[in-house]
Amino acid sequence: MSMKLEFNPIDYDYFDFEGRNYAKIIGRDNNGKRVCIIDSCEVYFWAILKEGLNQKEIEKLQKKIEDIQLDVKGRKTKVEKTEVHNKKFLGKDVKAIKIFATNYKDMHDIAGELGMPEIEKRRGYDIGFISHYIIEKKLNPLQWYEIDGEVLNNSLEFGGIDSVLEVDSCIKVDSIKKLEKQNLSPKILAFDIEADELKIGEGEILMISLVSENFKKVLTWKKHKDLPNVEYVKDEAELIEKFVHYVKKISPDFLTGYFTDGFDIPYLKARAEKYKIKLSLGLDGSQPKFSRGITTTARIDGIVHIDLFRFIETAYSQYMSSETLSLNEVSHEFLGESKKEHEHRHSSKINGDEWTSYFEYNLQDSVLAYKIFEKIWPDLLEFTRIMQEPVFDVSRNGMSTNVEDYIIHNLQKFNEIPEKRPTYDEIGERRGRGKYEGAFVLEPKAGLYENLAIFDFTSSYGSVIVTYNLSKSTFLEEPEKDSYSTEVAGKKVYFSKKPGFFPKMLEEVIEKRRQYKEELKNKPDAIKKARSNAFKLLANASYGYLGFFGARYYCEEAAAATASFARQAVKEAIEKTNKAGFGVIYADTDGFAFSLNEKTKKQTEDFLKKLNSELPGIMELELEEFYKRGIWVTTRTGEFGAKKKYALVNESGKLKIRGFETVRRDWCALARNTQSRILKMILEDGNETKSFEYIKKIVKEVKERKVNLKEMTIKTQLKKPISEYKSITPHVVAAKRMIEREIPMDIGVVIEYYISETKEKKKLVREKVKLADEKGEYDIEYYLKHQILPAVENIFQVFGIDINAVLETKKQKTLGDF
DNA sequence: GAAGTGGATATACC
DNA sequence: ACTGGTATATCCACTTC
Repeated sequence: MSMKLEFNPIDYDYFDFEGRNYAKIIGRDNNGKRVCIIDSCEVYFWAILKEGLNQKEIEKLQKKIEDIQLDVKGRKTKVEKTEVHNKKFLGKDVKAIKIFATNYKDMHDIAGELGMPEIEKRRGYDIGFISHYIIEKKLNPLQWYEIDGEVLNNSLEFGGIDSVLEVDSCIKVDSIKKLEKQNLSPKILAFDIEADELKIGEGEILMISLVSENFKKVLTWKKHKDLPNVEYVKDEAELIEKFVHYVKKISPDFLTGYFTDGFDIPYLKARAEKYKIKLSLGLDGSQPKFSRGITTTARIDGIVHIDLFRFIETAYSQYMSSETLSLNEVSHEFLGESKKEHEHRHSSKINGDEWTSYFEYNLQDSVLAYKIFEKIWPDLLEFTRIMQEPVFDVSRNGMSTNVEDYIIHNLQKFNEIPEKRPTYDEIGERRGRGKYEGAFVLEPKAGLYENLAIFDFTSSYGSVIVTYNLSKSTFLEEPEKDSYSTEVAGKKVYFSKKPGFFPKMLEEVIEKRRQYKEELKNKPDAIKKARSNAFKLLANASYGYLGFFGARYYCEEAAAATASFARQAVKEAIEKTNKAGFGVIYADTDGFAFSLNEKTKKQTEDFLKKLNSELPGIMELELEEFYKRGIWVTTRTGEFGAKKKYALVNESGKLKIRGFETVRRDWCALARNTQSRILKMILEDGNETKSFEYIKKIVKEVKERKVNLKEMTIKTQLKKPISEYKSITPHVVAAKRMIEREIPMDIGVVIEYYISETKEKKKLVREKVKLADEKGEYDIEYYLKHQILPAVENIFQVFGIDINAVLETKKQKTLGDF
């Protein structure tokens, strides 16, 4: 029976049947029914031919290739057919033989047989089947299509695949047509587990919460009184079974949670194995599959599992103010909501109504996950549509992979054959190379300044790459006379003026970003914001991609040239700004701050227009903002103006603080808050009078032990296994103590400790470390001399005040003097 | 054993 | 291993006198 339907592909998978590859794609139709479509496509790779072969030689070669037959791991395979095409490879015209295989897994082996001297390069055999399918059939994820096809009804075609699949219909595709429709409201189910031990599978799972549209539930075997939303089961095994039951019943498109790749799903799997229960969450009844090296990734057939943490890490973290990406902090920043208060204790020590609040805590985590998913959905949707890879992968990929996906899916427009991934040896060679020169940072003169403005290059490095046509394919080994050139490490490098595909793609990215940003300004909505943001991130990551050792289109010369051209651009702009009578104070990478020097805002804006009219290509400066005041300080030694450290206040009184201890999480709250209060007072008043009194008060409070121990906590992240530390710093000592006390701890954890008063005089800071929850008193001398005063002394130095002398702290070396 | 210096480490900026 | 380089600051580890 043939049928036609509107279809939105959500989850992509593939299978082999009779030696061929088939895509198995799960999605929704326009009535919200779950549909599986099965489709195939031709799989092929390219043999790029040496120049100057004649027709006869090519035909002979084609024959030779077509005769290739292989027996790979018991699977007999052959080349299906070949075609000769005029293609481009790295921008150059090439003749290439398109080699069609039966199964994409054989392409590597067939490529291995192509040692013929007429073949220059083999390419395109290292692209996964799903990517290949999406490129060939243009069935992009999360877009609407009209599908024409045959309904499979318990048919034996494909080995009866449809009969085990829990979908409303299963269709073998005949044709695909793109539709303009955009909206998609998927069904989401958020979940969260609570267990006694944090090590995977080592403790019992006590409860699982589930949240979906109009659905809230806590499943638990810890019997307590009747409560709304709480359902009791007899034991842990039944808990797991009930969980599977509800996932199947709700049957969401997306199963989501926080840290679920690394914690919840592996934990469930481990506990299910203990009871010999199948965790059959997949639509085909299969269990979650774990893959990928360092960070485990849990895949469920037909249901897209999204670990919110993974996506937030790549898509948002650099713009977030949260110091950790914990569910609590992220919820706070995204939703203005928090986790429920709960003190973690072993279940054997939990009594009575404490269980009620534990259930509520568990439920709240799922509620938060559900809401965060809703919040990030526009971004996830746009990222997926732009990168054109399945949302499961896009939600987990880093920005380098996103850039590469974008390239790979846009190569066809340029008739380009894809470059291969670097080999292990190539990666080693690339990593072995030293660093190239990067950004220019202008040393500021410490001081308090009034009436400032900041100019920034929009998508700075991206616009440099586009303007000067920088990329692997445009890099010239031999200089040409009319080319772009700059100096890198004392050597000239040249780039062709013939537009390359990488700069061209990037130009489109930047143009789209500009366009969506404009539309967003006129009529804001979440999707436009997401689009604008996705393109911004893509543009920003493109430069890093050029210098990333794992990139297919790695080109160190292009990355170094980008930085070089950007340095020139910012230096030239600074020079012109100074010449025009402004006073440039500071610059970093792609922007600079300057004093208006009695000039008006209008004059400043006019000057910006003039600057812009003189810039090459798509380079563009924009006015970031006007500021009422700004402060720059010296480095600790007092010799130089400190770079990457300043504080500004705009005309509505909003502070912008960069680099100062205030924004560093490895300083105690007291030092951070004191510094930020002082910066605020100075920037608001234009003098130090008030702050001077304030610091005296704080010092007094510290000396009189009036400060809460909480304010003294220092937080430092553990970045590697304890045994690998060559230098035993305070936070390593604290981590060791946590192990002694059996407090769960691992790489990535932010260690919290304070420096305590000790009876004997200890020389090293680490000898005075106590964990944040350990009883003790803070070391007054340490906090004054190593936290509070270092955080403020350079600020007072701007006004010629030696705060140490004023407070007489430096000469006082022992407690007795206080 | 104090003082000075370089290395290891963490975090921030763009 | 999962974008790049530039920069500050702390504390330890080691050397020197």
